[in-house]
Amino acid sequence: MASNSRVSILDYFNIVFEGENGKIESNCKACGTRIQAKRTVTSNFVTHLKRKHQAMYDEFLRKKDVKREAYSSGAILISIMADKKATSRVSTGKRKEKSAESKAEKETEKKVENNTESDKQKENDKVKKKPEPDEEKPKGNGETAQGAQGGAEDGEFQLEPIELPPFEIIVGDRLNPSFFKFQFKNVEYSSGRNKTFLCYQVDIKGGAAEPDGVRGYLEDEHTGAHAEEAFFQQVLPQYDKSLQYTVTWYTSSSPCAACANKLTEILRARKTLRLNIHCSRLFLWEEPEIQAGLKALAKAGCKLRMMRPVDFTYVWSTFVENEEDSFTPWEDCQENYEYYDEKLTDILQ
DNA sequence: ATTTTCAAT
Ligand SMILES: [Zn+2]
Repeated sequence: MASNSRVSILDYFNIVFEGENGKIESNCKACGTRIQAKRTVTSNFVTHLKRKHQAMYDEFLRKKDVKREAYSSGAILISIMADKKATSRVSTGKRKEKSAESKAEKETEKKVENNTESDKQKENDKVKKKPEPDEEKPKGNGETAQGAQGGAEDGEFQLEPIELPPFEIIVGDRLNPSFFKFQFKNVEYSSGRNKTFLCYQVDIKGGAAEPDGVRGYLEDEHTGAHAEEAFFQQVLPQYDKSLQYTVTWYTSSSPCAACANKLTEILRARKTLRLNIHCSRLFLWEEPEIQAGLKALAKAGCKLRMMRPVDFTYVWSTFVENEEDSFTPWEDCQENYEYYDEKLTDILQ
């Protein structure tokens, strides 16, 4: 009942993951900042809004007041009860439709190999869309149903399961700008990313290869194969020892131990293949297995580097659907690079 | 203010 009287602060956040015990990982819809909290203790969300987005915070307070007013009125409560079936049906229908829609968009994005970038842009716009202040209609059923989500009086209002990403390797020409900005940000920990992006450039000499080489990106989504392995399964499965390969990657994360070992094996088997990996972040760099894996990988001839600010700019212009927008690396990009570079140097020496 | 690491049907 207490949760029923609370306006949904979560309207301002994209839930990335919700575990048992109500633990929530989310990104602020306005700035993308990762916020962690519990469903029952949402002060982190409120505090973030208050400190970073004053206008949204004010809107939130206004909505909350309207909500309390509504719920304190017995008459309205009764009307909500009377309409409950219809309301919940409509609202879950709406949500289903929404999730089906976004699923469909994901589908198209998966199938898009090199066309219709406008769809991606549409999705991008949708992500950025802010909640509409439509509390002008106190009888508004959508609003009521939203506020009641999580109430779970009889299961009618239970939150839908978090929509999970597809189980496929996503391949594309250029990646979504907001994905790039979030996924490639060289913060210390990659929480909330839950996947790895890999931008690749392949140049092959000695054969009838395309003069400009091949480039694109991979995005792994818990397919069993990580992006690094998927690259050699999907992009460059074949090998001709009479050719010389130069493969350059820009990855959001350094390889895990298993991938590092697989890459080491591949480099040992493909003597004429040069692999350069530039990573935004180091993954679990304190783990001995990771350190050993990276070391072996470097010893097998792989050039391993952390991405510098200039590399982020290069990826933006080369691998991101940038629509001619310029890109300015975030404030602490250089600082974070130095932080990571020091750790990588330690590992590889 | 601090937390935080390529998720699981
Ligand atoms: Zn891996």
